Amino acid sequence: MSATIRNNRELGEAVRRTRLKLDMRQVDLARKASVRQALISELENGVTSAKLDTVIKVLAALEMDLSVIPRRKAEFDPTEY
Amino acid sequence: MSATIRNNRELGEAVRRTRLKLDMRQVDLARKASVRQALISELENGVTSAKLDTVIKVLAALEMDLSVIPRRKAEFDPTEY
DNA sequence: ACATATTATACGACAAATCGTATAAAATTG
DNA sequence: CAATTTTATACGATTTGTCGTATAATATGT
Repeated sequence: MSATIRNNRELGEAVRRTRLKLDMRQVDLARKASVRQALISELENGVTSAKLDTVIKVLAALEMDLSVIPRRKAEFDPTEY
Repeated sequence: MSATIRNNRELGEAVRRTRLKLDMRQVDLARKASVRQALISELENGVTSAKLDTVIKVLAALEMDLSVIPRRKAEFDPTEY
């Protein structure tokens, strides 16, 4: 699976979804990525715009990669309305 | 085309490559993304770990998206050695 | 309902990104 | 080569991310 990321909220959703799929708690992910549990919470809730370094560390701990791709039209997202 | 991003340098390379392909100067990209020309320079040279917000803004100005994908093995990169 | 586990929030301290602006350095063009 | 354009670097000021730590709030399980 893959997900396009256009804002902090979308990154948060992807992180949480993947973490839960891996049956991890925030503290597990935090330890694996060498950050605080509080940071994972903030990230998942999109209350911060993390540094690229941090995003990459967290995704790596989830066995995920960041990728740059040609832009595609946004899917319709009912929660935006 | 697409590129996996595992550090600031790789992001910088992708940005510069795409910008040149679009025949833009740093100042053009900067204006379109509402950042300083100096920031584009720093970004492209990987001398900073930009915030996710900033990365997304710059990529959007290049008609590119950020995406989260399942991890793939790293390609062999001779410049790493 | 209660105990426990998990997540969210708070605080000050410190580090780092971004800004505006200016200029140095390098590349391009004529 | 000289003039011009483009990119890289510098500076202080401001904003923001991250830390450690603690605790509040919420969810889970018995």
